[in-house]
Parts: sequence; C-alpha cells; structure tokens
Amino acid sequence: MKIATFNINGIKARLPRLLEWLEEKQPDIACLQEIKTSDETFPAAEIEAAGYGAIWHGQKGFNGVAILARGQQPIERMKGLPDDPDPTHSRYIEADVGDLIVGCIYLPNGNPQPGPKFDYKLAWFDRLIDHSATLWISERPVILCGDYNVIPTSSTDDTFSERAMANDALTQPESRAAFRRMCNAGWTDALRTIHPHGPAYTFWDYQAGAWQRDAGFRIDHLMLSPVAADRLLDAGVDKDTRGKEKASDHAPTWITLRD
DNA sequence: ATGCCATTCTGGGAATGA
Repeated sequence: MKIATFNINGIKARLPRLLEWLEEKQPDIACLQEIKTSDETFPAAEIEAAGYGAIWHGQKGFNGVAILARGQQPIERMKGLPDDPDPTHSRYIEADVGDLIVGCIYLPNGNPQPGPKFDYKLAWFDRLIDHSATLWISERPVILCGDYNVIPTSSTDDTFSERAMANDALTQPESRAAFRRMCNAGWTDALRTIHPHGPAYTFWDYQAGAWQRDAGFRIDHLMLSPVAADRLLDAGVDKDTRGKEKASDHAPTWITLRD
C-alpha cells in the first residue's frame, strides 16, 4: 500500500491538482498540510466523489491538516497535540486507518529566528516527540508524516545551498537536533532509508526561479515506527507534480508498505 | 537588508510562508 504526504498550499486553490494527483498516483492514504480552510469549507464532497474518506482539522486562512483514505473512512484518534503550546493552530491530526496509526504533521516554520516563532517551533517539536513516545510503546505500525520544516543535514542531498539557508529556521542546529532526537529514538526516515545518497528534495520555492534551477530542499518526511519500517518497500517524491501549472511549492512524498 | 512568488480573506493590502 502507498502512503503519501503532500503540503497542498491551499486546498481550494489546488483542488483540481489534488484530484488529478489522487487519480494518477492512487495513494491509499494521503496526508495533506496547509489546507488553509475552515472545517466548514473543506471540499469533502469532491474528495468523497474521488473515492476517498477524509478527516480534517481546519483553520480559516492558515495551516490546516487532513487525512484521506481510499475506499475507507479514517477513524480519528485526535486533533492537535496534547499540551499544544498554542492550540489555535491546526497542525496535527491522527487516525487509525486499517491496522496503521497515521499522524499528519504541519510543524511550525519558525522564521524569523531567533524569536518567539522559532521558540514555538521547537516547543511544538518537543511536544511531537513526547507524543511519538506514547505511540511507540503501542508496538503498532505508526507513520508520522508531514511537513516537518526541518532540513535534516547540511548535505547537498538535503539542500541546494546550506549557505543560502544558513540563517533560516529550517537549518538551525536546534531544529536539526530535534529531528535527530526523533531518529535516535528509533523512528526511521523512510525516504533517506530507501535513497541513502543523492538529492531528494521535496520543496522548491516559487521565488527566484527555484524550481527551474532545482534549488530545492528536503523538509517533508515520513517517519516510521519499527513495525512499519519492517514493511517498507519503496519511497519517492512525485517531482512531476511540482512541475505542473498552478502547482503547490511542495511535491508529494510517498512510501509503499508491504500489506 | 529586502524583494523575489503565492495564498487567504477581502475587496486594498496585511499576514504568512520557507
């Protein structure tokens, strides 16, 4: 089965692109971030017509996350993280889908840094790691995927230019340390496990011809618990989706798991 | 240091993003 994460950057502006992508790639589960719409205006009917059950945690104008499942209804486990430092942000939703636990993450960007937004990012990541530990002990297959807003390493495999990103919240030592804490706790970075070497970008800015120059970086991650990692078959990035008209600035990133 | 480009809500331009 195929599980994808896709920062859609506005589900209303991007709905035709989303429906095309679902039809073309047929993910069994799709985690969406930055839907940028309220609960009331989520396009549930169109998504249902495409053959997907859905749950969502919306917010007017900003943020917002959703979990879609082909031919079935995700069973909501929670919206928001426990003890979220600012519960007004809709950045986390978690569901049971079949035997899987799926957490859909939109981690705060954190710019500018230093400052309160960066502090909020780090606090949010700490909360996520705390929560991930409670999922870990379930010994179930868990996928914590989404836009982590962290470029894990300084390698050109993860960013086109460490220098250009040097002052960005995405590359700060504290951001990377939090990501490493998650890895060191035993969570598997699926894309890098399948593709240990070479660029694996998932985001290209709209500005300054970043897409045309392949000036991207890797910030969308699928982190797997041991039982899920044991079933990992493949992973990749739907780069072609980023190249379409009216594309999101992120590309869908996916894994396949043995059933 | 800022704009670059884009989305949202709104009906001009701010807020946000990464």
